[in-house]
Amino acid sequence: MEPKGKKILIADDEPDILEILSYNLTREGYETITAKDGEDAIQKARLYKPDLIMLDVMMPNKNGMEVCKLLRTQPVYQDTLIIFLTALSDETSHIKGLEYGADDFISKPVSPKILVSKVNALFRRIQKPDDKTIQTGSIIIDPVKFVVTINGQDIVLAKKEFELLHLLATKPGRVFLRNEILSQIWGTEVIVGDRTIDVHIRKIRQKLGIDCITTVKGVGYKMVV
Amino acid sequence: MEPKGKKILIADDEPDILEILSYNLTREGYETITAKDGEDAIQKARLYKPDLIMLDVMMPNKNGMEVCKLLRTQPVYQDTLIIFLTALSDETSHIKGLEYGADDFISKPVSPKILVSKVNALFRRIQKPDDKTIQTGSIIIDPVKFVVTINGQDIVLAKKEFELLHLLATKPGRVFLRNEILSQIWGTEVIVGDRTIDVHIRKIRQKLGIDCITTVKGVGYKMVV
DNA sequence: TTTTGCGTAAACATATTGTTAAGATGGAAC
DNA sequence: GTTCCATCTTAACAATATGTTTACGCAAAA
Repeated sequence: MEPKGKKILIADDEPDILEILSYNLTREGYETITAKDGEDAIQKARLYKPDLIMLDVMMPNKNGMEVCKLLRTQPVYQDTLIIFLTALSDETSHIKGLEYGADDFISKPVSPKILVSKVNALFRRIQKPDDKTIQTGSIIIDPVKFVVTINGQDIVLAKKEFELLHLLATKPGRVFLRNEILSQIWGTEVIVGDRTIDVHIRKIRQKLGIDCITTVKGVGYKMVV
Repeated sequence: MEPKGKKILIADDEPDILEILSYNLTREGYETITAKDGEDAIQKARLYKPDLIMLDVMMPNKNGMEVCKLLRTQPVYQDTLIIFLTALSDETSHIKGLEYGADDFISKPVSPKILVSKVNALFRRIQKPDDKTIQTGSIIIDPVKFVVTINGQDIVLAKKEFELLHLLATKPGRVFLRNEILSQIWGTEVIVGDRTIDVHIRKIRQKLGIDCITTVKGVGYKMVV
């Protein structure tokens, strides 16, 4: 199977389980990293930035719940998928796990078929929300990479310019009032003149080359569809 | 079968066994070296630095256990895999072997299928921790060796510098906010000034020579793709 | 014609980062 | 213990990108 470019961290204190999970996921094209306990999992997570983390609930040196809780507090792991490995019919863990932000559960003993299908399903599900890119027409806006790609060419925008374009692109065709724009980009605290928006709009139009922003006189601006 | 680039040293006093093992492993793509007794094994190990050593427990001129014990005392062979060849149901050897740092056992008479699968499994297990390198463009980052290689030339980075570069390289193209960087590299406990990050970034850029880190003003830093 | 709202360019102000050097720290060698 | 060394951190200042305002022009609506 061709590589999927996804890293999976597996944490369990039983080497046999690690072996089985790792083998099956590797065969599916995933890259796997293993950890033998909670502390090890946290360290490896920090090191490898996996896309998915599988945590055994019962582990020495911080159990799965604790690890999950800890990771979720950090913004970097906000979008990381987390699966718990639980004993069959362990309802308490399920409820607690959901509170801590688990994405799914797999019961032991692990069926390779279920394992693989669940993992695939999760990655399929986040495919959209994970890349928060917005595409309208030939313009691709990627807030993660902080670049605007247009016809395959990357264009660098300044922070405010980017935020402004991104805001308009969230609802293409919808008109954003000047007030809306001000409160969204600048916040309610700072007060800037009206011309400020114009100037930024101009710079965006200039840098993009394409006229993708329409002026609605007396109202605001909108993205063309 | 294509070569795996792994060397296996087989030590046994029975030529027939050497023949069988060597044949099956070679057919799997491994490179094999044979030794006829304990002393010979030690000498060949020193000479060839094999990735795996298979030791017959009963051998003239130092038996398998003695050889294992001797090798394990030397740091060079700390990570070398060692498999013992034992008579069927030789419990004592198993227990002793584990004490001496054996990784697995194979009972005689040897089944080629079991042999191959065990060897493969062992290499698969150690493959993960060994394969931690990140490569982006011409830059190779190896957290194990703690070395950054760029165009075949090794560059030495200090700890913080290395961690920072490594963090950015985990998700090339993605922008890491200053907060993220701080919490990842420095943790939430310690508080360092903003300039600290800049200084480290500068040192990295200086040492690498290539401008592989882009600064996104008001946002953070990112690795170029 | 007058008014209103927006576009544009340049000037200005500010925030953010780059750079350098100098202490602070801690570990290794002696 | 002392000395040495590399690393880390901070502070001060320079450089630059960015954000904002100003001033003026234009066009369409009243």
